[in-house]
Amino acid sequence: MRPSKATYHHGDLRAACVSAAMELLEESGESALSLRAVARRAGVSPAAPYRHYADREALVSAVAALGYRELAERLVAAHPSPSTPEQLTSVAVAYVQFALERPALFRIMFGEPCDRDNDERIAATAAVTLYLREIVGRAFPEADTEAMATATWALVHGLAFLHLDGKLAAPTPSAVAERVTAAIQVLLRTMGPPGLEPGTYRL
Amino acid sequence: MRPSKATYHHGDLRAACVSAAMELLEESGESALSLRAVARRAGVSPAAPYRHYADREALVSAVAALGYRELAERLVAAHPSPSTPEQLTSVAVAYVQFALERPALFRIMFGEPCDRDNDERIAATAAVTLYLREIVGRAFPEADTEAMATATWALVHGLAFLHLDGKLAAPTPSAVAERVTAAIQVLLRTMGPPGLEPGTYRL
DNA sequence: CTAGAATGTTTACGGTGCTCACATTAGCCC
DNA sequence: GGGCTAATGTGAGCACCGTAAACATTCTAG
Repeated sequence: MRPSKATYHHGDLRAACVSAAMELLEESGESALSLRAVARRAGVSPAAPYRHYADREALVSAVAALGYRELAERLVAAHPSPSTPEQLTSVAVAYVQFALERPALFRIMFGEPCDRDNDERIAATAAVTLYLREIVGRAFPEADTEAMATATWALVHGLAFLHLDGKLAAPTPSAVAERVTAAIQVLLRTMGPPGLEPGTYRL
Repeated sequence: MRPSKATYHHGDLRAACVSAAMELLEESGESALSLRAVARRAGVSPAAPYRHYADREALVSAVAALGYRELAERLVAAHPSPSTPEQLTSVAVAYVQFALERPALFRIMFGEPCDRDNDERIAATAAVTLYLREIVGRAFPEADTEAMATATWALVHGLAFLHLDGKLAAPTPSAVAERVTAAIQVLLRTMGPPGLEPGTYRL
């Protein structure tokens, strides 16, 4: 069903809006993400998106929700089912890399006062949380999963943001990966089951 | 010298702008922080602030810089010269509390693509960095200060942001403090006292 | 005292989010 | 099919925003 251009109705403006918004975001940053620009790119009048999104915030939330899903994909791509500290570490590195490769999107997802009532957004972030807790629990069945997942997420999230803001000098992506790896391993070593040697966790 | 209201010249509009901006930020959030609103609150025409700030971004940077100084004050108030892990922990808790008490300011400081060329901002964040490195170095003289400071900052920063975004349920401030304390102590325990696997602390 | 530098005002332009009345169309029931 | 209703897109318009340029006022140095 190819989109017929010349019709009054768009067909799937709802989806087209988040696509256009995502493109604008990646091309020109958050400041370029205006409802009017989205409408222009979707080839539609400035008021049309309001039929599908209550306001700008709602559209941004939809983009953020898509971002959460793409982040999740990226994490499972790093390792489909991590069950060792090393595998968990590679997932952590992927998290930070995602933030650095798509800074505007990442800021939309985490750096903004978010709409707590957006169902799509709630569901998407809950999925990330659960996934994280699951893999941490699998990697360290005997540890306090809740505490460990929280600490791990916070560490990685903080590294991502500090890098994003240029608070941590990190010339190359591999340097970033090294730093994340080292930090995560230190954290994991403590909280993991006793008796494991440092060498065990090397990547 | 009380401000004479009826004069053509304001007296110290530069400072008045950042005061007004800070007030607006705390009262009504980031969205209310417009140059025009700042001008109104300062009792001045919309274009007046441009005599002191190149653009909105410059004013925001000035507010952020003030935020960094206030954060630093808050940290030294938590402990003037921390030299033990416990004292360092109390500083960490203060960091997160600052973020939760002044969310809009904190987001201005860290959650935005920042003007990397703003001298005031650079200096203020450098001060925070140095302070952090100093107290970490004092608390753990034998550890890799650089690595430890980075990991600690990232952990705390991540906890702050995740709480801010409601990604971590935390009903009361004391619950937040507990969580931060637990996470930090786990991290510090590994990297702290000598006698653990040497050479494994490096980031 | 006076000239020029600083500082504040006015006006104006284009962009933005958002609303409302209106136009067009799709889908459903007969 | 034919027509009715709800869904969807349009257009004009409001209030606000950031910013620039020309102008007015005041401070200050010589």
